[in-house]
Amino acid sequence: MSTTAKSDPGFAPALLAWYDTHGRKQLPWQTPRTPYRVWLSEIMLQQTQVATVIGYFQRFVDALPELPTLAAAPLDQVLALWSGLGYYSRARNLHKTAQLCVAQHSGDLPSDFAALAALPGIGRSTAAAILAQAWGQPHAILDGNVKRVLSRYHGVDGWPGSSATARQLWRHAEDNTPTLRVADYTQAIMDLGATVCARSRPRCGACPLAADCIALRDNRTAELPARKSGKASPTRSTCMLILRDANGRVLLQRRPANGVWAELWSLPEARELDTAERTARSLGTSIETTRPLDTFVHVFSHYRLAITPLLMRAAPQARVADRDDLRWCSPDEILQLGLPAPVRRLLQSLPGET
DNA sequence: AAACCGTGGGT
DNA sequence: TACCCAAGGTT
Repeated sequence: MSTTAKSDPGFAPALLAWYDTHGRKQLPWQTPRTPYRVWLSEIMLQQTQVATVIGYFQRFVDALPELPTLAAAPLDQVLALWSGLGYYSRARNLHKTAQLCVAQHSGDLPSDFAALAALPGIGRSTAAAILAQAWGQPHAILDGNVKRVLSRYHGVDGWPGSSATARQLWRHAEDNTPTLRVADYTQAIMDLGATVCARSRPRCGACPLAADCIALRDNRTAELPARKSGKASPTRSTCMLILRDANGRVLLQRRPANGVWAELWSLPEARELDTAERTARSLGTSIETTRPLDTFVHVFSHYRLAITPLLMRAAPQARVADRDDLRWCSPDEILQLGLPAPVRRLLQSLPGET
Protein backbone atom coordinates (compact mmCIF):
# COMPACT_ATOMS: atom_id res chain seq x y z
CA MET A 1 0.00 0.00 0.00
CA SER A 2 1.41 3.33 -1.08
CA THR A 3 1.84 5.97 1.60
CA THR A 4 2.50 8.75 -0.87
CA ALA A 5 -0.02 11.48 -1.56
CA LYS A 6 -3.09 10.31 -3.40
CA SER A 7 -3.37 11.28 -7.03
CA ASP A 8 -7.06 12.09 -6.57
CA PRO A 9 -7.55 13.65 -3.14
CA GLY A 10 -11.26 14.21 -3.73
CA PHE A 11 -12.08 10.66 -4.81
CA ALA A 12 -12.56 8.91 -1.47
CA PRO A 13 -14.32 11.79 0.33
CA ALA A 14 -16.85 12.18 -2.47
CA LEU A 15 -17.47 8.46 -2.54
CA LEU A 16 -17.84 8.20 1.23
CA ALA A 17 -20.30 11.09 1.35
CA TRP A 18 -22.37 9.36 -1.31
CA TYR A 19 -22.16 6.08 0.60
CA ASP A 20 -23.51 7.63 3.80
CA THR A 21 -26.74 8.45 1.98
CA HIS A 22 -27.03 5.81 -0.73
CA GLY A 23 -24.83 2.86 0.21
CA ARG A 24 -26.07 -0.62 1.10
CA LYS A 25 -25.79 -1.25 4.81
CA GLN A 26 -28.21 -4.11 5.44
CA LEU A 27 -26.76 -6.92 3.39
CA PRO A 28 -26.89 -10.21 5.35
CA TRP A 29 -23.11 -10.45 5.76
CA GLN A 30 -22.95 -6.89 7.14
CA THR A 31 -25.14 -7.66 10.15
CA PRO A 32 -23.33 -8.98 12.06
CA ARG A 33 -20.06 -8.39 10.27
CA THR A 34 -17.71 -11.12 11.50
CA PRO A 35 -14.56 -12.29 9.70
CA TYR A 36 -16.15 -15.68 9.00
CA ARG A 37 -19.27 -14.16 7.45
CA VAL A 38 -17.25 -11.63 5.47
CA TRP A 39 -15.00 -14.38 4.12
CA LEU A 40 -17.91 -16.64 3.21
CA SER A 41 -19.72 -13.81 1.45
CA GLU A 42 -16.62 -12.77 -0.49
CA ILE A 43 -16.13 -16.31 -1.78
CA MET A 44 -19.80 -16.72 -2.71
CA LEU A 45 -19.79 -13.34 -4.44
CA GLN A 46 -16.88 -14.18 -6.74
CA GLN A 47 -18.31 -13.96 -10.28
CA THR A 48 -21.78 -14.06 -8.76
CA GLN A 49 -24.31 -11.30 -8.26
CA VAL A 50 -25.55 -10.17 -4.86
CA ALA A 51 -29.17 -11.12 -5.53
CA THR A 52 -28.15 -14.69 -6.31
CA VAL A 53 -25.94 -15.05 -3.25
CA ILE A 54 -28.29 -13.83 -0.52
CA GLY A 55 -30.39 -17.00 -0.29
CA TYR A 56 -27.37 -19.29 -0.41
CA PHE A 57 -25.60 -17.23 2.25
CA GLN A 58 -28.52 -17.42 4.68
CA ARG A 59 -28.85 -21.17 4.27
CA PHE A 60 -25.12 -21.69 4.63
CA VAL A 61 -24.65 -19.73 7.86
CA ASP A 62 -27.81 -21.25 9.33
CA ALA A 63 -26.35 -24.72 8.76
CA LEU A 64 -22.70 -23.86 9.50
CA PRO A 65 -22.63 -20.70 11.65
CA GLU A 66 -18.96 -20.73 12.64
CA LEU A 67 -15.65 -21.49 10.95
CA PRO A 68 -14.92 -24.57 13.12
CA THR A 69 -18.40 -25.93 12.31
CA LEU A 70 -17.58 -25.65 8.63
CA ALA A 71 -14.21 -27.32 9.15
CA ALA A 72 -15.88 -30.28 10.86
CA ALA A 73 -18.67 -30.68 8.30
CA PRO A 74 -18.53 -33.40 5.61
CA LEU A 75 -17.55 -32.13 2.18
CA ASP A 76 -20.80 -33.51 0.78
CA GLN A 77 -22.77 -31.21 3.08
CA VAL A 78 -20.74 -28.20 1.95
CA LEU A 79 -21.24 -29.12 -1.70
CA ALA A 80 -24.96 -29.61 -1.09
CA LEU A 81 -25.20 -26.12 0.41
CA TRP A 82 -23.31 -24.84 -2.63
CA SER A 83 -25.31 -26.81 -5.19
CA GLY A 84 -26.51 -24.42 -7.89
CA LEU A 85 -24.01 -21.63 -7.16
CA GLY A 86 -21.42 -22.89 -9.64
CA TYR A 87 -17.61 -22.76 -9.60
CA TYR A 88 -17.55 -25.61 -7.10
CA SER A 89 -13.83 -25.35 -6.44
CA ARG A 90 -14.85 -22.35 -4.34
CA ALA A 91 -16.74 -24.69 -2.01
CA ARG A 92 -13.93 -27.24 -1.86
CA ASN A 93 -11.38 -24.50 -1.15
CA LEU A 94 -13.67 -22.97 1.47
CA HIS A 95 -13.80 -26.30 3.27
CA LYS A 96 -10.06 -26.84 2.97
CA THR A 97 -9.29 -23.33 4.19
CA ALA A 98 -11.53 -23.77 7.23
CA GLN A 99 -9.61 -26.91 8.15
CA LEU A 100 -6.28 -25.13 7.66
CA CYS A 101 -7.43 -22.31 9.94
CA VAL A 102 -8.35 -24.79 12.64
CA ALA A 103 -5.04 -26.60 12.29
CA GLN A 104 -2.78 -23.58 11.96
CA HIS A 105 -4.58 -20.43 13.14
CA SER A 106 -6.53 -21.45 16.23
CA GLY A 107 -9.76 -21.67 14.26
CA ASP A 108 -9.66 -18.08 13.03
CA LEU A 109 -8.84 -16.50 9.72
CA PRO A 110 -5.41 -14.86 9.79
CA SER A 111 -5.52 -11.04 9.87
CA ASP A 112 -2.26 -10.76 7.94
CA PHE A 113 -2.43 -10.16 4.19
CA ALA A 114 0.23 -12.65 3.10
CA ALA A 115 -1.09 -15.43 5.32
CA LEU A 116 -4.65 -14.81 4.16
CA ALA A 117 -3.79 -14.67 0.46
CA ALA A 118 -1.87 -17.94 0.80
CA LEU A 119 -5.05 -19.82 1.69
CA PRO A 120 -6.91 -21.78 -1.01
CA GLY A 121 -9.47 -19.71 -2.89
CA ILE A 122 -8.31 -16.36 -1.49
CA GLY A 123 -6.49 -14.21 -4.03
CA ARG A 124 -5.27 -10.64 -3.91
CA SER A 125 -8.63 -8.91 -4.19
CA THR A 126 -10.51 -11.25 -1.87
CA ALA A 127 -7.78 -11.04 0.80
CA ALA A 128 -7.94 -7.25 0.59
CA ALA A 129 -11.73 -7.24 0.81
CA ILE A 130 -11.74 -9.46 3.89
CA LEU A 131 -9.12 -7.38 5.70
CA ALA A 132 -10.82 -4.12 4.77
CA GLN A 133 -14.33 -5.22 5.70
CA ALA A 134 -13.53 -7.27 8.79
CA TRP A 135 -10.63 -5.29 10.25
CA GLY A 136 -10.56 -1.92 8.54
CA GLN A 137 -7.10 -2.58 7.17
CA PRO A 138 -6.20 -0.32 4.22
CA HIS A 139 -5.90 -2.71 1.29
CA ALA A 140 -7.17 -2.04 -2.22
CA ILE A 141 -9.67 -4.37 -3.88
CA LEU A 142 -10.18 -4.79 -7.61
CA ASP A 143 -13.36 -6.63 -8.46
CA GLY A 144 -15.63 -6.23 -11.45
CA ASN A 145 -17.35 -3.19 -9.97
CA VAL A 146 -14.09 -1.41 -9.19
CA LYS A 147 -12.66 -2.24 -12.60
CA ARG A 148 -15.67 -0.62 -14.23
CA VAL A 149 -15.62 2.49 -12.04
CA LEU A 150 -11.88 3.01 -12.41
CA SER A 151 -11.78 2.23 -16.13
CA ARG A 152 -14.31 4.98 -16.70
CA TYR A 153 -13.13 7.49 -14.11
CA HIS A 154 -9.50 7.33 -15.23
CA GLY A 155 -10.25 6.60 -18.88
CA VAL A 156 -8.29 3.34 -18.92
CA ASP A 157 -8.41 1.59 -22.30
CA GLY A 158 -7.85 -2.13 -22.76
CA TRP A 159 -9.66 -5.20 -21.55
CA PRO A 160 -9.38 -5.38 -17.73
CA GLY A 161 -8.57 -9.10 -17.99
CA SER A 162 -5.28 -8.41 -19.75
CA SER A 163 -2.29 -8.13 -17.44
CA ALA A 164 -1.20 -4.70 -18.69
CA THR A 165 -4.62 -3.16 -18.12
CA ALA A 166 -5.01 -4.90 -14.78
CA ARG A 167 -1.69 -3.44 -13.66
CA GLN A 168 -2.91 0.08 -14.39
CA LEU A 169 -6.19 -0.54 -12.61
CA TRP A 170 -4.46 -1.94 -9.52
CA ARG A 171 -2.31 1.19 -9.34
CA HIS A 172 -5.38 3.42 -9.50
CA ALA A 173 -7.17 1.24 -6.95
CA GLU A 174 -4.30 1.60 -4.49
CA ASP A 175 -3.90 5.32 -5.11
CA ASN A 176 -7.59 5.93 -4.48
CA THR A 177 -7.95 3.79 -1.34
CA PRO A 178 -7.96 5.90 1.85
CA THR A 179 -6.45 4.92 5.18
CA LEU A 180 -9.54 5.85 7.19
CA ARG A 181 -13.03 4.36 6.89
CA VAL A 182 -11.63 1.62 4.67
CA ALA A 183 -14.51 -0.78 5.22
CA ASP A 184 -17.03 1.85 4.20
CA TYR A 185 -14.90 2.93 1.25
CA THR A 186 -14.60 -0.65 0.00
CA GLN A 187 -18.33 -1.16 0.26
CA ALA A 188 -18.95 2.25 -1.30
CA ILE A 189 -17.00 1.69 -4.49
CA MET A 190 -18.66 -1.69 -5.01
CA ASP A 191 -22.10 -0.20 -4.35
CA LEU A 192 -21.41 2.60 -6.78
CA GLY A 193 -20.41 0.13 -9.47
CA ALA A 194 -23.44 -2.04 -8.81
CA THR A 195 -26.10 0.64 -8.56
CA VAL A 196 -24.88 3.77 -10.41
CA CYS A 197 -21.87 3.00 -12.60
CA ALA A 198 -23.71 0.08 -14.17
CA ARG A 199 -22.47 -1.83 -17.19
CA SER A 200 -25.17 -0.44 -19.45
CA ARG A 201 -26.90 2.89 -19.06
CA PRO A 202 -24.96 4.23 -16.07
CA ARG A 203 -26.77 6.86 -14.03
CA CYS A 204 -24.09 9.51 -14.34
CA GLY A 205 -26.48 12.19 -13.09
CA ALA A 206 -26.47 10.47 -9.70
CA CYS A 207 -22.72 9.81 -9.55
CA PRO A 208 -20.59 11.62 -6.94
CA LEU A 209 -17.53 11.23 -9.20
CA ALA A 210 -19.10 12.62 -12.38
CA ALA A 211 -17.25 15.95 -12.25
CA ASP A 212 -13.85 14.30 -12.82
CA CYS A 213 -14.85 11.21 -14.81
CA ILE A 214 -12.83 10.92 -18.03
CA ALA A 215 -15.28 8.57 -19.74
CA LEU A 216 -18.19 10.89 -19.04
CA ARG A 217 -16.21 13.92 -20.20
CA ASP A 218 -15.30 12.16 -23.47
CA ASN A 219 -18.71 10.52 -23.91
CA ARG A 220 -17.15 7.06 -23.72
CA THR A 221 -19.07 5.42 -20.88
CA ALA A 222 -20.53 2.93 -23.36
CA GLU A 223 -17.04 1.92 -24.57
CA LEU A 224 -15.36 1.52 -21.20
CA PRO A 225 -14.37 -0.85 -19.80
CA ALA A 226 -13.29 -2.51 -23.06
CA ARG A 227 -15.08 -5.75 -23.87
CA LYS A 228 -13.38 -9.08 -24.05
CA SER A 229 -12.99 -10.19 -27.65
CA GLY A 230 -15.55 -12.91 -28.02
CA LYS A 231 -15.04 -16.41 -29.32
CA ALA A 232 -17.83 -18.78 -30.23
CA SER A 233 -18.10 -21.58 -27.70
CA PRO A 234 -18.22 -25.18 -28.96
CA THR A 235 -21.12 -27.51 -28.26
CA ARG A 236 -20.48 -30.95 -26.78
CA SER A 237 -23.09 -33.60 -26.23
CA THR A 238 -23.72 -36.34 -23.73
CA CYS A 239 -26.39 -38.80 -22.63
CA MET A 240 -27.29 -38.85 -18.95
CA LEU A 241 -28.54 -42.17 -17.63
CA ILE A 242 -31.42 -41.94 -15.19
CA LEU A 243 -31.27 -45.48 -13.84
CA ARG A 244 -34.30 -45.86 -11.62
CA ASP A 245 -35.32 -48.94 -9.70
CA ALA A 246 -38.77 -50.07 -8.60
CA ASN A 247 -38.50 -48.06 -5.39
CA GLY A 248 -37.85 -44.78 -7.21
CA ARG A 249 -34.20 -44.70 -6.26
CA VAL A 250 -31.76 -43.32 -8.84
CA LEU A 251 -28.17 -44.41 -9.44
CA LEU A 252 -25.76 -41.52 -8.94
CA GLN A 253 -22.08 -41.41 -9.79
CA ARG A 254 -19.46 -39.14 -8.24
CA ARG A 255 -17.63 -37.16 -10.88
CA PRO A 256 -13.84 -37.25 -11.13
CA ALA A 257 -11.69 -34.85 -9.10
CA ASN A 258 -10.74 -32.85 -12.18
CA GLY A 259 -12.78 -31.05 -14.80
CA VAL A 260 -16.20 -29.53 -14.67
CA TRP A 261 -18.44 -30.36 -11.69
CA ALA A 262 -15.46 -31.99 -9.97
CA GLU A 263 -16.42 -34.34 -7.12
CA LEU A 264 -20.11 -33.59 -7.44
CA TRP A 265 -22.64 -36.39 -7.53
CA SER A 266 -24.23 -36.60 -10.97
CA LEU A 267 -25.78 -39.10 -13.36
CA PRO A 268 -23.73 -41.76 -15.19
CA GLU A 269 -23.07 -40.65 -18.75
CA ALA A 270 -22.64 -42.25 -22.16
CA ARG A 271 -21.34 -40.67 -25.35
CA GLU A 272 -24.30 -41.75 -27.47
CA LEU A 273 -27.69 -43.32 -27.22
CA ASP A 274 -26.34 -46.49 -28.85
CA THR A 275 -23.79 -47.10 -26.11
CA ALA A 276 -25.99 -46.18 -23.18
CA GLU A 277 -27.28 -49.65 -22.38
CA ARG A 278 -23.79 -51.08 -22.55
CA THR A 279 -22.67 -48.38 -20.13
CA ALA A 280 -25.54 -49.27 -17.84
CA ARG A 281 -24.54 -52.93 -17.87
CA SER A 282 -20.93 -52.03 -17.13
CA LEU A 283 -22.18 -50.35 -13.97
CA GLY A 284 -23.75 -53.64 -12.94
CA THR A 285 -27.38 -52.87 -13.69
CA SER A 286 -29.75 -54.64 -16.04
CA ILE A 287 -32.19 -52.54 -18.00
CA GLU A 288 -35.84 -53.33 -18.67
CA THR A 289 -36.83 -50.24 -20.65
CA THR A 290 -35.17 -47.12 -22.02
CA ARG A 291 -37.03 -43.93 -22.83
CA PRO A 292 -35.15 -40.90 -24.21
CA LEU A 293 -36.38 -37.56 -22.86
CA ASP A 294 -36.10 -34.23 -24.65
CA THR A 295 -32.57 -33.00 -25.28
CA PHE A 296 -31.73 -29.66 -23.69
CA VAL A 297 -28.65 -27.42 -23.76
CA HIS A 298 -26.77 -26.34 -20.66
CA VAL A 299 -24.53 -23.31 -21.14
CA PHE A 300 -21.13 -22.98 -19.46
CA SER A 301 -18.82 -20.00 -19.63
CA HIS A 302 -16.66 -21.61 -22.30
CA TYR A 303 -18.77 -24.31 -23.97
CA ARG A 304 -22.30 -25.61 -24.35
CA LEU A 305 -23.43 -29.08 -23.40
CA ALA A 306 -26.35 -30.78 -25.15
CA ILE A 307 -27.81 -33.25 -22.67
CA THR A 308 -30.07 -36.12 -23.67
CA PRO A 309 -31.56 -37.74 -20.57
CA LEU A 310 -32.40 -41.42 -20.83
CA LEU A 311 -35.01 -42.67 -18.40
CA MET A 312 -34.02 -46.30 -17.79
CA ARG A 313 -35.98 -48.73 -15.70
CA ALA A 314 -33.53 -50.92 -13.82
CA ALA A 315 -34.49 -54.48 -12.99
CA PRO A 316 -35.61 -55.25 -9.45
CA GLN A 317 -32.79 -56.10 -7.06
CA ALA A 318 -30.49 -54.24 -9.36
CA ARG A 319 -26.97 -54.83 -8.11
CA VAL A 320 -24.40 -52.24 -8.81
CA ALA A 321 -20.69 -52.69 -9.33
CA ASP A 322 -18.85 -52.50 -6.02
CA ARG A 323 -17.39 -49.02 -6.45
CA ASP A 324 -17.48 -46.16 -3.98
CA ASP A 325 -18.26 -43.67 -6.75
CA LEU A 326 -21.69 -45.23 -7.26
CA ARG A 327 -24.74 -45.11 -5.02
CA TRP A 328 -28.48 -45.58 -5.22
CA CYS A 329 -30.28 -42.55 -3.82
CA SER A 330 -33.86 -41.85 -2.85
CA PRO A 331 -35.25 -38.41 -3.74
CA ASP A 332 -34.68 -37.33 -0.12
CA GLU A 333 -31.06 -38.42 -0.16
CA ILE A 334 -30.46 -36.61 -3.42
CA LEU A 335 -31.36 -33.33 -1.76
CA GLN A 336 -28.52 -33.84 0.73
CA LEU A 337 -25.83 -33.97 -1.96
CA GLY A 338 -24.09 -31.50 -4.21
CA LEU A 339 -25.51 -31.94 -7.68
CA PRO A 340 -24.91 -29.90 -10.85
CA ALA A 341 -27.76 -27.46 -11.37
CA PRO A 342 -29.16 -29.07 -14.54
CA VAL A 343 -29.01 -32.54 -12.97
CA ARG A 344 -30.84 -31.33 -9.88
CA ARG A 345 -33.48 -29.68 -12.06
CA LEU A 346 -33.81 -32.77 -14.22
CA LEU A 347 -34.29 -35.13 -11.29
CA GLN A 348 -36.81 -32.85 -9.65
CA SER A 349 -38.81 -32.61 -12.86
CA LEU A 350 -39.14 -36.37 -13.28
CA PRO A 351 -42.60 -37.85 -13.27
CA GLY A 352 -43.34 -40.00 -10.25
CA GLU A 353 -43.15 -43.75 -10.15
CA THR A 354 -44.68 -45.24 -13.30
C1' DA B 1 -0.65 -16.04 -20.83
C1' DA B 2 -4.57 -18.06 -21.58
C1' DA B 3 -7.67 -21.63 -20.55
C1' DC B 4 -10.54 -23.45 -17.24
C1' DC B 5 -14.17 -23.35 -13.91
C1' DG B 6 -21.13 -22.65 -13.32
C1' DT B 7 -25.02 -20.34 -13.33
C1' DG B 8 -28.49 -16.87 -13.93
C1' DG B 9 -29.78 -12.30 -15.44
C1' DG B 10 -29.72 -8.41 -18.64
C1' DT B 11 -30.02 -6.62 -23.31
C1' DT C 1 -31.46 -15.42 -30.06
C1' DA C 2 -26.92 -14.92 -28.84
C1' DC C 3 -23.91 -12.67 -26.33
C1' DC C 4 -21.92 -10.37 -22.30
C1' DC C 5 -20.63 -10.78 -17.71
C1' DA C 6 -21.10 -10.74 -12.49
C1' DA C 7 -17.90 -8.95 -5.04
C1' DG C 8 -12.00 -14.02 -9.22
C1' DG C 9 -8.76 -17.77 -8.43
C1' DT C 10 -5.94 -21.48 -10.06
C1' DT C 11 -3.12 -23.82 -13.22
